[in-house]
Amino acid sequence: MNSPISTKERILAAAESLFAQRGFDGASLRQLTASAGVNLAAVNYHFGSKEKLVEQVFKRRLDALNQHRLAELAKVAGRADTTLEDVLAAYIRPALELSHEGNGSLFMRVLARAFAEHDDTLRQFLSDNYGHVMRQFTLEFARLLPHLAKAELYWRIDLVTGALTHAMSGFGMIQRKDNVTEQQHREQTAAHLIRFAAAGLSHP
Amino acid sequence: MNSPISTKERILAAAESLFAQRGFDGASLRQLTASAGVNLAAVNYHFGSKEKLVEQVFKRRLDALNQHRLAELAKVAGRADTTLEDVLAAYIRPALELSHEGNGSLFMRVLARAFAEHDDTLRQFLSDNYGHVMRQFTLEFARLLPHLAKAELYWRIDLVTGALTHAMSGFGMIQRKDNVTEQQHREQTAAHLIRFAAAGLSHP
DNA sequence: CGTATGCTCAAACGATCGTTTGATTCTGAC
DNA sequence: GTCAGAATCAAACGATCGTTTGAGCATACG
Repeated sequence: MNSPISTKERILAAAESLFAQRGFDGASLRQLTASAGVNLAAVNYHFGSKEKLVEQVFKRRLDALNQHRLAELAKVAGRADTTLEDVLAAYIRPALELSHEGNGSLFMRVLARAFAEHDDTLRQFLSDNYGHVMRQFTLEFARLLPHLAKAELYWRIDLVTGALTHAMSGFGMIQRKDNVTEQQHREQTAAHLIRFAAAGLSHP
Repeated sequence: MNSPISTKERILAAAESLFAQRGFDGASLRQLTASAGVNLAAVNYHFGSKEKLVEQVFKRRLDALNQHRLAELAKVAGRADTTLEDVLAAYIRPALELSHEGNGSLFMRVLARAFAEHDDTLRQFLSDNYGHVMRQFTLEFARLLPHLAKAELYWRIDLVTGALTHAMSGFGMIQRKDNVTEQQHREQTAAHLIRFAAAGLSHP
């Protein structure tokens, strides 16, 4: 390493931003390295290939996000006084906070893109890093919703995931107004998501 | 025209399939024309450019879908005995039926991809063809949920849209089991979606 | 028949892609 | 100071992209 910010990290940051804006195919290595201020060959030197770079972009954020989520879940899992909203908050809030710190807000778009692209190798990679966390949360949801058949619960969690992905990636028409801070908007989003998801999950 | 299936329609069908599989950037005109059994130059001759072809792929399905949705909405809108589930069915069922006829199932994936790609010109195009329908449905939702503030209603409709997009595009983990027909699976999906969305929309 | 028009075709265009090469510079241990 | 290894660089590689061209074929109308 030679600089306050290493070449590798500059590439990762620029990749996250460009992938979010133009997609994985749409963002070329020439745009990427130019925006990162590094040489074109640096990507293949440090990551091996463009595809490996994509995986690293995911891994960097997903590891932190999942760790954060599991830590929040551990605070409430198994307790007698835990509510559905508590578990949903453990799932939702880390994602919204990630999308607030640094320029990690772009990562949620990248994640949503990855869902849209049905690329099998990428989905496999996501399932490996994501499935573990989903299973933990599903177990806790099942504990709090004992009246639901397993198949029914899976259906509802799937639909909740869709709503979360949609909202977190900034797809929707809901945009932050000028008279609310980003912090306030994030709290509003979390509150709406949690109440909406709780109603959808627990309805009779 | 010269054949039972015109060159134009063969291109549109192949484009819908390939765009769903590989994305707009990922699908090349050479793959597309080869899969359609037409000459490479036929796309630019009949549509002008690849971008125009993308728009036509959308327009063909969206026109039919929106017309169908509005027809179903007209049957229940404004009536005293209309339920929230009725309106949701008018919104959801046409989409699920579209995703069942022919190989239109791929179109929902294409649509979800378009949501993920934040391409502004494409989003503008979608808003022009989609916004009109959304406004009609929003009016009816507002009538049936008079206790909700307008901002609150917008939030919830946005989240419902996310769940719908997710489920209709086949993102989720829920897959059709071998012992249920596709028709049954479609009915199950619609039923789950409608109940989930109704709970999320109308919770206190 | 002649010919105008709509369509299809193989071939080529310039541009851009991801990747590789080989030389050059930087860095730290001896 | 020397030298091995890591890192960066300009340049080029072959491949593939969307698009254009101009000749060839078909059908319909006078």
